[in-house]
Amino acid sequence: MIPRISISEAGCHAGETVQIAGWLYNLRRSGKIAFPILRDGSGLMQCVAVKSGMPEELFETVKNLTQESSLIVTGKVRAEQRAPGGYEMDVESVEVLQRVPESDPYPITPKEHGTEFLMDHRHLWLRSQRQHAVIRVRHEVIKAVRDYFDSHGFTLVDTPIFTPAACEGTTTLFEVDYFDDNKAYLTQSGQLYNEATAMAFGKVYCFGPTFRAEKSKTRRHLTEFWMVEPEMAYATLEDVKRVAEELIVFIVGRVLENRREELKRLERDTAKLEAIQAPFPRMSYDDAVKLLQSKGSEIQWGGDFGGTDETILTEDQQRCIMVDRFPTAIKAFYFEPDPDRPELALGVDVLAPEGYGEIIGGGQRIHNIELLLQRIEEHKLPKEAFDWYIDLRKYGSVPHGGFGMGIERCVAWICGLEHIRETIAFPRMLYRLRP
RNA sequence: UCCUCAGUAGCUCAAUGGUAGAGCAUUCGGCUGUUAACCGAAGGGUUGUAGGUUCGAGUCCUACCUGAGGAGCCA
Repeated sequence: MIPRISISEAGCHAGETVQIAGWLYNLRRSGKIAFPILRDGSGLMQCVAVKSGMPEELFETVKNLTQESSLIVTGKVRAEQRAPGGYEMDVESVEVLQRVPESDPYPITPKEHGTEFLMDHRHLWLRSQRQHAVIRVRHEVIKAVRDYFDSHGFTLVDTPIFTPAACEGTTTLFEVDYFDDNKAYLTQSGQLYNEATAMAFGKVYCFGPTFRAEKSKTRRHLTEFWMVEPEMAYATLEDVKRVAEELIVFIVGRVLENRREELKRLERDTAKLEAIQAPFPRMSYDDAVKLLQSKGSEIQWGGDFGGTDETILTEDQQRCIMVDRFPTAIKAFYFEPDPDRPELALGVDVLAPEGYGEIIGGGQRIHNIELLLQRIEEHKLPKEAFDWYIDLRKYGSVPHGGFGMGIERCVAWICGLEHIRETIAFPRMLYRLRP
């Protein structure tokens, strides 16, 4: 029985005859020698077929293979300097499972393609090397997120996708017409539920998809994205900032540790990632506005940062920066006010460097029931819908806080991508539902 | 929703208002070490759609469709 190996482990099988099951990535050939390059998801393997060294029929089969045909190749692995990856396989036999017909060839060629074409063929685009690198970094980021929280006393408690009301009144919701009594919406944050589970478990996090029906059409937006949200009982704004900082440093460290190859393929300047170390520079909203104004921004105190404002704030920084204490008026109803200056909310945004913008938003939540009721009224929110949320302030209310981190924005930053759409297998955006 | 830009061969792109072209892909031929292989040949088009201006429109004008980037909003 000939062992079946994956290309990534070819180095351990030099000199052995093995089988690789994969797809034809590319084929170069001359009259009497052919170099089919095989991919199997774990890597690329250049194979060699020499006409004089094999039956005529086999050479013809190899010579006429088409891109992305599925095949199982048997052959001997050999160290070879000239081959990409350093190993090469001498073809002994080939089993073609499905041959892509010439009449309808694989659409994504090794040459350049435009965004629209690639997005329309996203189901095939995922087979390319660059996409593998991005998706593997995403995998590493998610694994690091889970490992961080799991090893710091957090319990994973996932929150519902169907929700009866808005978590925050402002953003647009996707309505679901199914439930008899009430309109239901797709979640835009698990936070309110997180506050309930944090009062049950102390430290919790949820991790799942989030839906925002914003008419945002920029390189930083998806309508469906994944967010991790930790929430901690007995936590203050300072605790939230410390965890956010630790988490990011941990994630970046893990990617640098385990995904060097992928970062290299993406031509990411890893020195910029090496610089992501604690402590992150802290800045108050007040100071941020002053700094922005001194650099020519139009921003006024009381306004929110625009995309270019975020870039200006981070352009001189090597690390992520943490901006806190925003005007209450521009923040959601649940933020705890600064006891010294009640017009400020104890919220924090973490901005990634190199213009990648906000990757984390969070803060300390209101724990006083009177204040919460007042805010619900000020924001004209339906009090009945928040009965259970108000209950949390009746039965053992404590200071608490947490944040949300957008996985795709984080991955886009770590990979150095121009657009967030490559960080998820099948992006959902304004005007993009297929494939 | 608004602003800007774009739409020509399967793909990436050319074409002063005057015969619609190249590279890649595909097919055929050549090549025993190729590295997005190379060399030769062939096939491949209602120029996004509908109107308009003009002797003549891929090119100019109007509307619409599709896509891209940005604004507001957000992670």
